[in-house]
Amino acid sequence: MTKIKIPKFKPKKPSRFSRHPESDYVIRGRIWIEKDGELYMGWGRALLLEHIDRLGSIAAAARAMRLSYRNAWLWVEAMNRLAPAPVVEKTIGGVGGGHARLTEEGRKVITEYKELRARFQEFLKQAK
Amino acid sequence: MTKIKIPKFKPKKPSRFSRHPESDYVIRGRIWIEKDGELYMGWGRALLLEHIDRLGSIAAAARAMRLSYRNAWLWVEAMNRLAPAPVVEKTIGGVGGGHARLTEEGRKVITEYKELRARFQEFLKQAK
DNA sequence: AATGGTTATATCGTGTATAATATAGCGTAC
DNA sequence: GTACGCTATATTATACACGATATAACCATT
Repeated sequence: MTKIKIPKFKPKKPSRFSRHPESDYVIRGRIWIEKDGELYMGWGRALLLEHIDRLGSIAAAARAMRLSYRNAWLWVEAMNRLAPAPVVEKTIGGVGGGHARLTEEGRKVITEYKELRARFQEFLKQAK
Repeated sequence: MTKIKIPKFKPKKPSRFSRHPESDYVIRGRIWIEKDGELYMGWGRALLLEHIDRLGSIAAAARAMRLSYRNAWLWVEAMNRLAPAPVVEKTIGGVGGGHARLTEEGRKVITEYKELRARFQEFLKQAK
C-alpha cells in the first residue's frame, strides 16, 4: 500500500474584499478627463473616435456602436470645443453626403486616454 | 553693485493632459465595490455609514447628508444584504422611536473602502 | 437639376434615479 | 394608554439624460 500524498489545501491569502470563501466582491471604477468641470474624454468617447477613424463618418460610427446620431454628434461637438485642437474634421455634402475624419490631435487623445485607462485597469487588478 | 542671481525659469515637464499653458484638464474617477453585479460599497454609502455611526439613526444620517430617508434606508438594506455580515443594526420603537447602530463589520468595511479610495486618489494624483 | 447620404438642428417621447409625500407599525418612558 | 420619533413601505412627482423621429442644409457626382 502506497502512501498517497494528498496536497494540503493551501488557502489563498484572503484579500481585502474577498475574505469570504464564496464571495465575489468586485472592485470596479470609471476614469475620465474633464475640462472646466465638463466631460472631455471617457471610454465611450474614445470608442466613438476610433469608430469615426475606421468608418469615416459620425453617422456610421454611431450606428456601429448603437448610439443615437444626436448623441454622437453632441459628443464630437463637445470634444472639439474642449480639446486644444479639434479631434474630428467634418465636411458636409459632396460624395457620400459628407464625412468625418480623425485629426492628429484626435489620434493622440485616443492613445493617451487608452494608456491612462490601461494603467487604471492595472490598478484595479492589483487593488483586488 | 552686487550681482543678483535671478533663478532661471524652470518649466515643469508638461504632463500628459496638461500640455497647454492655460489648460486645466483634470483626471477624475469613481471607484466602488460590487457583489453579483450590484453596488455594495461606494463613496456615498461609506459616508452614510459614518453618519449613522455618529448620529445613531438612519433618519438623522439622511438629514445630515441631505439624502432622502427612503434612499438611505434602501442603501442600508442593500448593504446589509450584500455584506458578509450586517453593517447596520436597527431597532424599531422605544426611546427616541428607534435607532440604528454600526456593527463591527460596518466599521471594518468603512475602513477598507476608505483605504481603497485613498490609494485611488493617490493613483489619480500621480496619473496627472 | 436630380440624387444620395451625410452633417446639422429641433422636437417629442421615454426610461431611470431620486426626491417628496404620506402613512402604518413599533416600543420605551411617562 | 398616550406621546414621541424612528423604522418600514407605498405612491406620486420631478429632473435629466438619452433615444426616436423629422427635417433642413449641403455639395460632388451624374
